[in-house]
Amino acid sequence: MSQDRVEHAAEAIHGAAIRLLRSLRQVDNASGIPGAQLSALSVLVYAGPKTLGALAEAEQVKPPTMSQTVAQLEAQGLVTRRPLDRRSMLIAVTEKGRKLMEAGSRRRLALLTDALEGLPASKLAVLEEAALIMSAAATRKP
Amino acid sequence: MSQDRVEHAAEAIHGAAIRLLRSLRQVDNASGIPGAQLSALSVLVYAGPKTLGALAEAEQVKPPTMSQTVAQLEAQGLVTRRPLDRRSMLIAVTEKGRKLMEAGSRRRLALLTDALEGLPASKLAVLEEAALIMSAAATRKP
DNA sequence: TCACACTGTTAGGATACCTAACAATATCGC
DNA sequence: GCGATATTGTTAGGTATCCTAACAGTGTGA
Repeated sequence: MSQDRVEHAAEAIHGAAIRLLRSLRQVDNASGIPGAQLSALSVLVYAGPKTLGALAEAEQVKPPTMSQTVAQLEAQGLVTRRPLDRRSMLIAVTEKGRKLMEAGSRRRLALLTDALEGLPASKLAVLEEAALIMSAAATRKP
Repeated sequence: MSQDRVEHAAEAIHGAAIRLLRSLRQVDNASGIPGAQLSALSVLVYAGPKTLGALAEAEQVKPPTMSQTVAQLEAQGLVTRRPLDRRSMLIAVTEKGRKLMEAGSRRRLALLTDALEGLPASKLAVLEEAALIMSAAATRKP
């Protein structure tokens, strides 16, 4: 494969991801819960309770960062911590947390769903395939 | 188009973009220039000199944010400001800035280019198309 | 049992954003 | 011309997200 072609595709995806997330942040600012908190919450909703370390890893973030995020979530009553042994704990989403996550997620995704609304199934398939490739790149070890 | 299908594609792209940018930030931390500065620099390289306001708009950021970013870039000798009239100025990349941007961009994109290396042209086309759709969603007015 | 590994927190700092409030300059209506 | 208004950028102050370094407590295995 031509190196130029690969670089062009990489730049295109890179730029698009940056622009997209900047727009999404504006949605977050306008209303509701911050992005990092929402993201952690959604991991807990979809993957079930996790220890802090596991949650940090799932979010590609260091433990101190997640410690802070969880503290914020707990202060709002969106998650609970249950001791597992005397140093680790299971973090689980509360009912309130689940509802807030669903509302926030819908709002955040509205920007995308609106833009995708009129697209034919073939284009949606293109996006889903691209998402897979992007995720693979993201989880790749350097 | 089925609403479920649209939402699925939206979630897929959303999650992929988040994971991708978190990985890229780790690349930035490891070496080189911070992401926002690199991004602004690359706009100047590809689109030519711009006023601060235009640069802020291109980066989907408010003027005070860009004012700060440009100050950092200028302090490192990566851009110059040339007065246009007595309140506005043209910001242009220097030779040093251009070189640094190219090196940083290559490093940052290496994660993506490595992942894309073995893909056939048809998959690259898929990514490029997805990038267009994502960018359109990002620039859409809410 | 006791050194070492594991899990999470605290402290301190960087980056990247924002809004509000300003200062200075340009422009337009009269 | 000239004053009201619009435009352009900066300063000040604040928030969110992330990091590394250092630490405290808890489990575990030689």
